[in-house]
Formats: sequence, structure tokens, C-alpha cells
Amino acid sequence: MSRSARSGTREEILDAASRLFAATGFKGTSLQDIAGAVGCSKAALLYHFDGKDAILTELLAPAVGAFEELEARLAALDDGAVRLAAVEGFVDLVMRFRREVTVLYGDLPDLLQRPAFAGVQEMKDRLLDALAGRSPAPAARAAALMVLGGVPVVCMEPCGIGDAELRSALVRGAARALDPSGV
Amino acid sequence: MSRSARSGTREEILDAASRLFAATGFKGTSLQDIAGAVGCSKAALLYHFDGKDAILTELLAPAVGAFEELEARLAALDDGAVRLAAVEGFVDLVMRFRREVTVLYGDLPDLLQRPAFAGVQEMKDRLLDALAGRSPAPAARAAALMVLGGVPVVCMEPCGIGDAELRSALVRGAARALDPSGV
DNA sequence: TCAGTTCCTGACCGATCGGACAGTTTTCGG
DNA sequence: CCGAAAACTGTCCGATCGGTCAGGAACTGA
Repeated sequence: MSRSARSGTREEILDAASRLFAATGFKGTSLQDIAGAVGCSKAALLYHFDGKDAILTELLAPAVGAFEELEARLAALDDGAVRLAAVEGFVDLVMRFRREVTVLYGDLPDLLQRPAFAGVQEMKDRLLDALAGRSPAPAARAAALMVLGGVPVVCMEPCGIGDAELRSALVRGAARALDPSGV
Repeated sequence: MSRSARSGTREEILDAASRLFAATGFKGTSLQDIAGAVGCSKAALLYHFDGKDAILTELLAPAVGAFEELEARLAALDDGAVRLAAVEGFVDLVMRFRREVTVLYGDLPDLLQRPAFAGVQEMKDRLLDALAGRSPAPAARAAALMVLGGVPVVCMEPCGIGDAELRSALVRGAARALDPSGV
């Protein structure tokens, strides 16, 4: 067992950073803040990571990977089934990676500019397409965008209801919003 | 006519600031950036405004006022009519104040902490209540939160469809999401 | 024309940022 | 027990931040 795996400082840093990034944003959190939360020096962070950006990318990697998997799964579905699958998969992932999604949404505009997250923009576009049931209709795309932006907002809020109940409420609410045969 | 009203520098500052704040966030925009966009010195900004925060608050004041008016109007409605009125009013205001809402949502978490925007949090809560048709049911509140967070996201995106069409798509999509008798 | 107000500039300030670096403590295999 | 690698610290750096200040230009009413 390697030494680094035992001490766990690296994981502590990632945990503290994700909490702080989610609470005050990436730009709003300094290396000093993270070091203080972990209980080490700022230089220790830069020993474990190549810089502030490296902490962010490593932090978001699992979530990004999971969303890429979801997309691969959705790509295999036909137009009829993709909408509901996209809704359920999206809600599940956002809930599972609450903190990471909060971080990502918190500084979205300028985070997307970074070359490291160039793929996120395309990922968002493909997910939007799936939520719209691959329909090019403006109304369908607007509704899909509303779901894409709205679901994370709900998950960020500590709304005091259980995960199972929240999940079902979100899936049904989003499905209603995306239902082209609705009101 | 006062001298300041003629030169219009003050308005230029507010316009440039709102554009930059919306594009790169409040924290992500420096006074230098604004001065550069306006074509004046950084000191000129601080001659017209008491500080960076003062620019933000003055920028957001018309939007905040409009949302307060909306709430006052909603408060007079009974539980049956409040939901649809809230959806239409909310969509209208978000579209009218696109840029301001983008700024507000871009740095929401830490902006809400500011004493100057203490009222915004309560405003959000009351609007949420109205969108949920004043229902305390967790599912209704989750759907309302989804709409509250999702509609601004759609308006920020330059989605290339006309305002009228976008408005109708948003109102209908949001109404579907909030419909308790739906799917 | 001239005093007075408004408008604006360049230079400067302390604080804080992300990061670099040399040196010290801690840990572990042999 | 010891030498080497790993883990970490204190200190310093240049850049940039929001904000201050004294003074100069530009316009105004008399």
C-alpha cells in the first residue's frame, strides 16, 4: 500500500475543496481557504496538485465521466425512449453528484471557456438533444433547457425531503415539462 | 438639464458593467475591465459610484423593483389563480431583465449573503410559494424550484428563436411542470 | 473674462491572489 | 538504525484587486 493512499491528505484536500467551491464558487475560494479547512499549509496543496485548476479538474472528473457514460447509453436508444431515459438518468446523476454539479453550475460561464472543460459544452448540447426527444422544435428545446438548468437548482437547495421522494418529484416534474402532448 | 444627464457616462458605465457582469460574473469582472470597455479611467468609475458594489446594486435596482411589484400583484390573488399568474409574470420579467437576471444568477450564492440583497432571498421564497400554488407539498415545491431555476437558464441562452415564441414555450413548459394533475 | 463646479486622470496604497522554492520533518524499506 | 524518498512548512515573489488622493481639464453661470 502506497504511502499517499494511507495518509489521505489528497482526499481531504479534494473533499474540502469541493465543499468550499460549492459554497462560495471556484473564483471565490482561495488556496488559503482550502488549506485552512484541511489544516495544512497552502504549499502542501501545491505539493499534491499542480495548481488550483488541477484540483478543480480532478474534483469534477468522476462526475464528468459518469455523464459521459449516460450519454453513451442514451445514444443507443431510439427517439421514442430517449426522453424518459434522459430525464431519469440526468436526475439520478445530478443527485449523485450534487456537490460537483453545484460547483460546475456555480461558475459555468467562464469554466466552459477552459480547454479542460471543452467537452462539457458538447456534453450539455447532446444531453439537451436527448431531453428534447431529439426534436428540433424550439418549444421542445426550450423546455429541455429549462429542465437542464432547473434540476440542478433543486438539488443544490437543502429542501429537507428525502432523496427518494425528491427523485420521484423531479422525474415526474421534468417529464411533465417535456411532454409535448401536455397542456 | 443637469450636466451629468447630458454626458451620459454614468449610463455607459452601467451598460458596460451589466454586459461584463453577465458574461464573466461579478467577481470575474474587475473595475479595470469596466473602465476599459467604457473608455475611461478606473478612477472615473469611482467618481460616479461609491464602489464596485454600488454599481451592482444600482444595476439590479430596476429588476428588483419589478419583481417586488410582481409579488405585490400575486399576493392579492387567491390560491387557484396564483400559479398561472406567477408563471406568466415570472417569465415576462426574466425575459425583460435578461441581463440583470443573468448577473444575479451568476453569483447568486455569495450575492445573497450581502445585506443589500437580503430581500432577494425572501422574494425568491415568496415567488417559489406562488409558483407552487401555495401548496406545501414537497413535490409541488420541487417543481416550482425547478421552474424558478430553469427559466432564467433558458433566457440566458441565445437560442435564436423570437421572444414571443420563447415566451409562449416557457409559459406552457413551466405550467406543465407545475400542473399537479399531470402525468 | 473669470470664479466655481463638475468631471476626470495618473500615481499610488494595502491587501490578497496563485504560485515558486529552499529547507525541514516524517515515514519506511533494507 | 540509517539513508532515501515522501510530505510538508515558512517565506518570498510578481500580478492584480478595490479603493484613495491631489491635481488638472472642461464646462457653466454671471
